[in-house]
Order: sequence, then C-alpha cells, then structure tokens
Amino acid sequence: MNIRTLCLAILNFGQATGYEIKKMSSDTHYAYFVDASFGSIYPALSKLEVEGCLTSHEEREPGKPARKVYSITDKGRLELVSHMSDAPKKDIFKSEFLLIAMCAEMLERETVRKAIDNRILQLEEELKFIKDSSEETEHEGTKWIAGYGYACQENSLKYLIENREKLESLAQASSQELEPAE
Amino acid sequence: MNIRTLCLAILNFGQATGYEIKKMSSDTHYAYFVDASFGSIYPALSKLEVEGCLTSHEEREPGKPARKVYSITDKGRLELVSHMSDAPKKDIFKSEFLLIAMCAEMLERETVRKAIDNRILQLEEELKFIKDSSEETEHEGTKWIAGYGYACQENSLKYLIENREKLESLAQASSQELEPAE
DNA sequence: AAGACATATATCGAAATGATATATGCCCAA
DNA sequence: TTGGGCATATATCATTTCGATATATGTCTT
Repeated sequence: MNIRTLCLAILNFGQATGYEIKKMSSDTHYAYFVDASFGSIYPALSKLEVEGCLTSHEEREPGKPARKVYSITDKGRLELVSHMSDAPKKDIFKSEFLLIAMCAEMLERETVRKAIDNRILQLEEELKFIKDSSEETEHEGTKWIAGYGYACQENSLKYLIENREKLESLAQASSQELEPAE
Repeated sequence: MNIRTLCLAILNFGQATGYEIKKMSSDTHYAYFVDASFGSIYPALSKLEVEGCLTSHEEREPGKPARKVYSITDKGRLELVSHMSDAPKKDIFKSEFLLIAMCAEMLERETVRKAIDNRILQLEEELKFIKDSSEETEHEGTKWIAGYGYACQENSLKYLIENREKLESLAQASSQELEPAE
C-alpha cells in the first residue's frame, strides 16, 4: 500500500497535521498498514492537497510552531473507498528473528537464548499495546482488528514458549555449558 | 535487515547465482527475512565480492546464458555470524486486509466478504506452502521456523473463520440484501 | 540556567523497489 | 514447423521511500 492511502485513511478518522500522521503511522495501530517517514508523508500530503483530495488550514497560536492541519474532502473519501474496494495485496511478514532461528546451528547458545528472550518481551509488549488501544476506542472496526491481532500474537507467544528449548538445543553449546556427547 | 545479510545467509547454504537468490528470496522460506529485487541483489553481490565476502566463477555451457555463480568465503561467514549475533530488529507485519477490516463500515458488504474470502485463500495457500517446504528439508533450523510459521498461520486462519461474521456485519448492507431496521 | 524532550515542518543522500531491456533456450500447441 | 509463452540470466533506471539531519519553539525537570 502506498503512503497516499495511509494518509487518507488516517484523515478519514479526523483532521491531523503531517507530524501527527507520522506519529500515528509509527506508534498506533495504523502501523499495521504501512510505516511511513516524514520524507514520504509531507510530499504525499502536498500532492493530495493540490489534487483536491485534502484541504488544509493553518492554526497559529502565539509561541507555538504553526500547525498545518489537513482535512479529507469528498474527493479524497472517494479515492480511499475506491482503493480499498480493490483486492488487497498479500500481507507482508518479515522477521530477523526467524533468520537467527534458522541459522541457530551457526550461533552460540547464549546468542540464540537472548534472541528468544528479546522476542518474547516484544510479543508481550505488543499484546499489552493491543489490549490498551482496544480499550481506548469505541470504533468497532478498530476493535475487530485489535481482537484479531491479539489472538495471533498470543498464539505466537504461546508456541515460542513451548518450543524454545528445541530451538536452543540446535545452537552451539556455550563454553561454560556441558552438552551430552553425540 | 539489509540485502547483504540475506545474500550471505542464502549463500551459506550453498552457491547460487543472482537470479537464483532473487527467486529464493521471493518464492521460498527466505521470503520471511526480506523480499529483494534484482536491482538490489546484483549491486549487493558485486560489492560483497569486491570486499572479499564472496567469490565467483563463470559457468559456461554452450547455448545457455553464462551463469555467474557466487560462493561465500570465511570472511563472509564471519560477517554473517557477526550480524546475526546483534539483537534482531522487531518483526515487521503489514496488512492491507486489516485496513479494509478497520474501514469495513465504509465499504459494501460484498467488498468486505470478498476481501475475507481472498485472505482465507491466501492463508490456506501459505499453510500448504509451509507444509511442503518443511517436508522437503532435513535442516533442523528450517524445520523449526516452518513449525512456528505453520502454528501462527493456522491460528490466524481459525480466528478469521470464527469471527468473519462479526466483521461482515459492520459493512454496509449491499442493495440486494435485507437488513433488520435499527 | 541548562539540558532534555516534545511538537512541527522540511530537505536530502542513500537505499530499495518495480518495471523494463536484452538475450538464449526449451516446450507445446496450432 | 513455427511461433508464442515460459524459464533462465544479467543489467539498468526512474520513482519511491527511508533514515538522518536541520531548524525552530516551548515545556518540564534538575
């Protein structure tokens, strides 16, 4: 998905500045769609405004930096619905942890153990984040994707805890550890 | 993760051409790490060879295009292990389907239904692919990540089937459908 | 009073994508 | 038998995106 659609989707839930869109696309559930940078968001907003999909107004409060607040137009809403009515692309899943797991035999046991601990922590944080954001919203669609995400991550965590020993045993024994002979 | 590490990881399991690396990074379990294009793989291989992490030899068979086959060197293996010993970055998950789900209320019921059917098909294909590739390999690390991936996708599919009606009910009733009045 | 942090916009080099060009050989169907 | 489609193979390039940095202001803490 491109940044245009992300901006339109976020602005469809309320007006926002480029800065806020960037924060949301990195720190909130919007991060499940695309992760965008300032360098892609600001040009996308300018172009969308020129095309009439967005309008903007400046908010000036003395002392504070001027805020350029964008709002979606009917044309923008049309483009958003039109894009979402096309068949969605395949989900993207990329994991550096899985690379380490696949290559466990090349690594020291301690390295693998740390990578697993690290990932368990990440999954626990993710679960807490999803739980919190689900409780904060009344929006049904957002609640649904939160429920889906929670179930998936919960199962991922469960499997990892139940199968970590098998993975650790593939790694090279650390120097201070005893390992049964072949 | 960058393309360099992907190339080293793949070549650590055996020599290959740029073309084969691209195919593997798109079509096999290597796609869980990064998805790379020709435009990033060829320059990465050239640079790695200059740096002494790879060697190459040309294979010429009459009639066939010349193959530039790359092999990993000890230096390359060192860089690979070194990179994998750092703490892995967070997993990346991006889903256009979840955007559609979140925005279900804006869309027609038929659109949402198709998106769900489509995703169920994708998950089923993915499960079959993981099962097949797990059966084809004897490599324990590869088997472990296949088992992990299978468990995660299986649960994802199960949840989706069990909760699709709730999601569909958020969408706008299609014109030919009856919906109970508010 | 200073330093860290958050808000806010903007730009830019480097990296990566996605598409296209070029070339060869093989296989199958009209 | 020939021609189209497909697979192999390398290479390039415009466009997109990232990640870092610059600039500015205000607040909060120590």
